[in-house]
Amino acid sequence: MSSLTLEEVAELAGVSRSTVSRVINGQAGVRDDVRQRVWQVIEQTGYRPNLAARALASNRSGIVSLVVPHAFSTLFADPYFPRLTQGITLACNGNDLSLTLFLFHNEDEEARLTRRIANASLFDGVIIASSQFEDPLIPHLIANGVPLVVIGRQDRYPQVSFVDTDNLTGGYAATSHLLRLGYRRVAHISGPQNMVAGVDRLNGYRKALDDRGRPYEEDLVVEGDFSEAGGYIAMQRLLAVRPDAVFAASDQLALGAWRAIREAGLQVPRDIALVGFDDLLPPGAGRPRLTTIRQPVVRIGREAVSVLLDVIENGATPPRRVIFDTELVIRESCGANFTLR
Amino acid sequence: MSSLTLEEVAELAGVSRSTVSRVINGQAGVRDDVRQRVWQVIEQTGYRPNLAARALASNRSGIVSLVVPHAFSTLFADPYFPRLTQGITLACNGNDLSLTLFLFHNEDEEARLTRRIANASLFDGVIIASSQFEDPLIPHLIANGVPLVVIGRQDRYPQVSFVDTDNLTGGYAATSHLLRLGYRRVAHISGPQNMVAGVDRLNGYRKALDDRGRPYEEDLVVEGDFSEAGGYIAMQRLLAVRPDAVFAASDQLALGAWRAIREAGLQVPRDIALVGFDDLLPPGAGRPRLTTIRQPVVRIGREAVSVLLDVIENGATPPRRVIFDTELVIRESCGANFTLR
DNA sequence: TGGGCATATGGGAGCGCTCTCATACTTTTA
DNA sequence: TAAAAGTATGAGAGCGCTCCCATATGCCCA
Repeated sequence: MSSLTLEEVAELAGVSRSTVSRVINGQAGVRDDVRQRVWQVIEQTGYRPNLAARALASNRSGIVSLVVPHAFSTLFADPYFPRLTQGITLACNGNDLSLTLFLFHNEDEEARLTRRIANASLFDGVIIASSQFEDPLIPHLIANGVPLVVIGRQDRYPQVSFVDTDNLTGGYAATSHLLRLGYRRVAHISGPQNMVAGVDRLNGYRKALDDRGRPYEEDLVVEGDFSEAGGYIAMQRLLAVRPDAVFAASDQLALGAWRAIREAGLQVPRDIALVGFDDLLPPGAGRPRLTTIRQPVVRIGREAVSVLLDVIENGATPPRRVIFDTELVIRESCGANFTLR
Repeated sequence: MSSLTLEEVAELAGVSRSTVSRVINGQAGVRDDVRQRVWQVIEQTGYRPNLAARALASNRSGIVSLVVPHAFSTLFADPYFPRLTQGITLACNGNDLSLTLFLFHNEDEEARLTRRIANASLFDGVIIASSQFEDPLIPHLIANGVPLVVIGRQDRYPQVSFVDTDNLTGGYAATSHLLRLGYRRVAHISGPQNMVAGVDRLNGYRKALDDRGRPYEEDLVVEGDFSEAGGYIAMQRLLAVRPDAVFAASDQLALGAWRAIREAGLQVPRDIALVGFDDLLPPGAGRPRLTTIRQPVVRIGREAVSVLLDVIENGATPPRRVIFDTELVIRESCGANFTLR
């Protein structure tokens, strides 16, 4: 409770404050016997340094923050954010970092808290968990010189470091797979077009069509919002144009699409083949199982922390860019393996 | 970047450090014109107080932490934690608090980080998001006098404040509902019996049987772990004893049970009626829709923060106890409304 | 008009740490 | 053995804020 100070520990160990400080921070230049004596006192007394004082004196708090821009709805329907958070906390725990979480529930809140976050005095760095094209927080952080990593490619601010999935190649792989299986009318339920992930996956879809000399038909593409509900609505619209296959830009979208398909009295993959994106569904989440594009969400989280650490220690220039490969996971919903079931 | 200090703002406004401090902290005793002049300088310069310095001087950081004990698996399969986190961040945002998140991925990590968390120097208080009977962190925090709120009733440490759902009454309501509908062999897939929520819901089940003079049959109760996979396994075992209704201690358990039922070629509710607990499933998560016991997860999170704030400001004694009511949400999976569908 | 009181403002100390620099002590080398 | 070089330790200043107390100012009423 009434915690000890460095000074008191020093007195108990018969040395000076400076020496204790050196011992605690593992610095060289302390005789071994002294070092041991000091550690002994620290153990015995249960001394813990005051982090606020340390942060003030050293200008380093050991706290990084994770910002989820008004992702209210997305966060809770989708396993993506929890999974990402898992990766991030994993890396933080391993680096003696604490993680503060900012979750915005609406734009007002976001605006109000932006100032607090940009006020870096208590955070060594910030991870922004999203890839909207115009995140209002980014320029603030840049202006304040706050070390920053964004999850998701950033074209708008080229000086920003980011970690991302190769969404374009992923979208390409999903679509190609369906085309290769012989489907003629491959539709796409896209992600929101104000996010890079949404745009890139759509571009992958277009490129796959293009490379096979297939036309891009606007009717076959409907924008969703990455949620189950969004997929349901999008699929209802798509049903009118009778696709024989659908590439949904997230597993949740695929789940919603699936529901719409089922309600229309059709079956996956017999009537309509389905491919998702993320591979974040629990194994028991439906039969036939969903063919999807796997992205390494936990690794992305971990990498974001390690990039942030690098930026904190070595400065923001040049920006670091890390892009992870995706992987096509073939199950039954695309029709390829359906007989195996 | 090279941020201003109070002193510099004071000089610009032609007043003293103390006055600026008073203005920023909204304290009385500053003339209106002075107050305005100071605010003006603050706005113009974009001054933001250094939080580390403030924390050091005032012994208050404005940071509370949320600890999720090695909930690795649970967190990501279940919408419960994200939802709870939503409630907590909502309340934090409204109270100018930051939230640091500790997620343990295994027991080693938990042990290692316990010291850091108990070292309260940078946290004004702690919320523990779980209700294991023996959380090792709790005695540490009590010993260090760290303000603490636990989500979930705590019998073991009666001096601890907590926020909880009335799980017993909820379990009672679920079971009674099934009995009232005339089911003869009502089974229970329980939550883990090292958590209060698991135990209380089971006790509610027992009490409901008891009140109707029905015997408690051990065969009809299988312990799960709140996860979909756990529900699946538990249901496979239950299938052998042929229940005509199942009360699952969480929606995820119910989902898993449902999968097992389906795979056995049986139908809900025709062959087996099903009731869950939480009401955290997205509306589109299956047909017929799941009858369940609703608990106000977001409100629980918000209340936890407000209780914590109370503990921080007014001390830990007497312990605060808040228990929220549950609500039976009748849909189709219990068979009651099935014709309506 | 001046004493007394309330109110407004400023100055100093101190929160517990880090970091630089000076000093004491030890070892090496001519 | 003395000087030079290297190593271990301590003292002091300062990080930017809050909080207490002293002082200055304004106001009321006798």
